[in-house]
Amino acid sequence: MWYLQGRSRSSQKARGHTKGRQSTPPTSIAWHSMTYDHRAIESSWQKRWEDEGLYRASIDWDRPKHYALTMLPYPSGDLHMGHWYAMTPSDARARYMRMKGYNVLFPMGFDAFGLPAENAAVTRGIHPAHWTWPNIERMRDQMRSMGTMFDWEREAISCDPTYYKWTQWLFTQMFEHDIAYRGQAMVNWSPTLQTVLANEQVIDGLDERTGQPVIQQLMEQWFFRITRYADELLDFDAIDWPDNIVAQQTNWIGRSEGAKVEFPTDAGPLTVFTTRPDTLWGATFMVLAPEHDLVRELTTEDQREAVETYVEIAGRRSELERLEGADEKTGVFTGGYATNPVNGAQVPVWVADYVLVSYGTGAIMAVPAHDERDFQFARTFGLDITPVIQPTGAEPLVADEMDEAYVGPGTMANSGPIDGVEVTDAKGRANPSLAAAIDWLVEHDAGDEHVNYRLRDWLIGRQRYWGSPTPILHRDDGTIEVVPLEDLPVVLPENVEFDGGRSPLHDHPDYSDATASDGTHARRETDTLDTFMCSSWYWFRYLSPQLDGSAFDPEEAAYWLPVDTYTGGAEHAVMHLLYARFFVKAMRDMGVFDDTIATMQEHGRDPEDLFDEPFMMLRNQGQILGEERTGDRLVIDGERDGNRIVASAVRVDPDASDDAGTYVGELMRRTENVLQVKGSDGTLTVEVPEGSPLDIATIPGVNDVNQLKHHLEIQRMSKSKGNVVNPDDLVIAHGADTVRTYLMFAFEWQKGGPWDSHNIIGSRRFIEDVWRIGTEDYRPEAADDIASKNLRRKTHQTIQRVDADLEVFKWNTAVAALMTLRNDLLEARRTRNVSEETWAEGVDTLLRLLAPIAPHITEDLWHKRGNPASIHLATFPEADEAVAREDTVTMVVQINGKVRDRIEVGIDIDAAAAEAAAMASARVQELTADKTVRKVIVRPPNLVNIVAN
RNA sequence: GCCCCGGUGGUGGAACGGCAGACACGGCGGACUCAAAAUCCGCUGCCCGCAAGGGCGUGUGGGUUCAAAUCCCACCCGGGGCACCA
Repeated sequence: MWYLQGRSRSSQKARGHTKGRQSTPPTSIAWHSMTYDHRAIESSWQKRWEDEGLYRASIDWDRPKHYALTMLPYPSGDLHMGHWYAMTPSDARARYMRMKGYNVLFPMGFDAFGLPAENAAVTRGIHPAHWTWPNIERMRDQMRSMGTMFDWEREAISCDPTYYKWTQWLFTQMFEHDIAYRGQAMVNWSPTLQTVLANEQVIDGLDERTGQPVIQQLMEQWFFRITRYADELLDFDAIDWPDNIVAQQTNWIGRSEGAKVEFPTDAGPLTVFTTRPDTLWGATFMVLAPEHDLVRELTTEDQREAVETYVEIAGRRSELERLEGADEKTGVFTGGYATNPVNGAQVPVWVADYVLVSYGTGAIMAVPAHDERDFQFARTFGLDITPVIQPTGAEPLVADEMDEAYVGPGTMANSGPIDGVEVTDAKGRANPSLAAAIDWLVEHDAGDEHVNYRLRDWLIGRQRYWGSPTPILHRDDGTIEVVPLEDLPVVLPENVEFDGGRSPLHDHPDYSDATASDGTHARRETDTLDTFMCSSWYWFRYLSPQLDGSAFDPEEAAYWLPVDTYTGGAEHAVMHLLYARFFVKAMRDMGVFDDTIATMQEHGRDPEDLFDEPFMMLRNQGQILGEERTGDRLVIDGERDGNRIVASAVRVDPDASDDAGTYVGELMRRTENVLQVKGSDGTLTVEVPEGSPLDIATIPGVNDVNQLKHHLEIQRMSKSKGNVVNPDDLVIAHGADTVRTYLMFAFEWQKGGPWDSHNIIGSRRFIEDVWRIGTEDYRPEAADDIASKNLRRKTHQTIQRVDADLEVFKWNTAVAALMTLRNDLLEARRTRNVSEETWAEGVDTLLRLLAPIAPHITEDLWHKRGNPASIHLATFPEADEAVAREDTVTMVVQINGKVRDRIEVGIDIDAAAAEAAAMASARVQELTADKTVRKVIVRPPNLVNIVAN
């Protein structure tokens, strides 16, 4: 048996054993003189919760369910701030839902296949499995210190054969339902390494490791027909997702209506897709992508050399690089011509890399008069420009006088049968000129109405080792068959060597030699599956990760599905989230949920619409960035000319005085050898000529400009930048409760921001104050009813605020509200002017409201205050509207929109009384004495605005 | 280049189109202390003013509105994504 499997099984067994063991609760400490010892409290409660199985989630058809999910992490080695930031608020939300009465499932697992493990193999000689599994162990341990309610019995790990058996099975289903197919795609091919490189491994067209050139090359690969679902993927009605994610996916899919038109050439018909068939009469040339099939055949002898050179150079640039440089138009004439089907004109055919082979048909008709890119191209190469839309009520367009393409509305001109038709800004048939053009094309058999999508089919083949094997056999006769379920999983062989070149699966006869179902010899597919495929169904595996007979248990699925809330980074806006949606739709159509639907119906739950989308609600968190850093203090010697210095010498000296050199200041920015230095005289540009002396005292040897540290505003945390903050150190110093509270308090969750290690002290003080409040043996001294009533009101207002904030993931304002209640309770503790019951209600409320955010200290204090059961089984407090209600409110009186007075009024004041009160104000009388009141806007009870002049 | 998001005090941030700056950090002043730390109390957007009060102020410029951080238009700057990082 394969060791990876053994390892994962044994670790699960070990975890199972801890169940049922008796533990001593952390009590029996004297009430007074207790200091807050986060280490003892947190570790003992984590252990007790696990021993008692507090967070085990099991089916209970009598209770409403809530499936909370946070994005599957990659086991990179150490848990970092970003993991805490993603997971602990999600945990708080899951805990909140639990206290609201839901039966909550909140699982965790690992997306364990991927490139970093192979990089470790190549650069450090560690087998990907030997790198990945210990990482998982370490991260799982670190995650436990967060105090989350993950149900570890549900853990799923994508590189475990018990998991990828079902990834493979899903692939076979896709194959059998004609969703998986073989096609051609461009790849980054390294001729040196004889392998395909990931985009991130290619920098400026060179392999980042070897520095050798990388070329773009077509290769036969596996795809999923996600485009078949394009229209359904554009429908977001059933799900509650952020608008920006919906917009990004919609744009990514890029549905556009138009026509396909054929331009005959000597080498055969050239098909283009255009959203503007109405401008066909203005098409003066055509452009093919360098990789287009017809380039070779259309190229004439005298242009052949130029075209081949251009195609070769273009092949070295990635798609992204081509788009980035799209401002400067490059291209070459093939020498060939095509016939414009609407008017029989002969138009030249060019090759240019602003046309992408992957979009549309890889060829365009160019209408320079009405498309900006075509216009620039035409002007660069002196090609004809023919306006066919004349703007209404403006000077008619004249080709030679145009500075830019005209893309607005108007009237068709110079366009034969559709002359005079109106052009609007509408897209598709809603635009009269488009409708007329399409009708004409269809009638004359010159083209078809067509909907094009920017979305391309999902390329799932990877020429790598560390991924799930593709369960496919290539028979010697050239046909293909899938590996049947009883032979799954196709296990990834362990005994492989890495040389940084092509996947070791290629040269592994034990793996690649196989026998087909008819007994003949076959070659096993050596491409592995995209890791996005592993993460496109993992929430189903969480339902029953140990189950061997199917991908998931229909009983579990019928109760828990679909996922109710999904949280994760917005960087996954398009790819992961679109793939996940596609997967569910495909699984639905392949009948994967049939048993689940039947089970649901048995329990009286309506399955309608529950299997169209994976995640009903989605919320994104931002990113935690590295701390701000000051740049090096530089002493520059050299010739100053205005705001520019050519340096003769540069040295780094943190203590240099302002007059230590020609100019002294902080390095703000650096581009190559040009520095921006901010000093007493503003920011100056300093050029450091090659070879001029540069000295950094802290770095021995010969220094160069690349070693200078510039000012950092914000920057991604990464090991290479040296700005990583280790959560473990913070947990040891302050405790998980403080770290959790700080992460939720310090940032707007959706936005994230730069980490600041100093501000954590505020959250630490808050937690310690909670401890002081929770352990206080309160005795009133001067209890008075008004003080008690005020504290009760604040207590109930806090419930309202925290409840509303947690509902919508607004952690920072929830914590702020709790800090305010803390301040009120400390005030009461100092003055001892509230009744014992009021105090107790305030404290118990504070603890329960804080429990989802800081689960350990609240649990400990809850028990200390005499509650036998866990606070995490308690219900969330409910506010009493009548108690929370304010009696009076400060009404603002404005004159011409500026605040001039404030009046305390009853909360129920009506408009007439509010206006009267405002007009009666001495300030208002004084300031309006010499003016005429024109208008009074009254918004009781908050505001009166008097317009006067 | 294209798509999406953001820009508010010294800092993180708060604010149904209706009191800009809640809450917190930092800073300043004070108390306690032999002293320091911790803790506690007060002040803290900027400018003018002894004060009362006034002016200015949410990246920049314009617009809508009785009223704009919030809505609209243009621009500047920063971040995320762009299909083999996950």
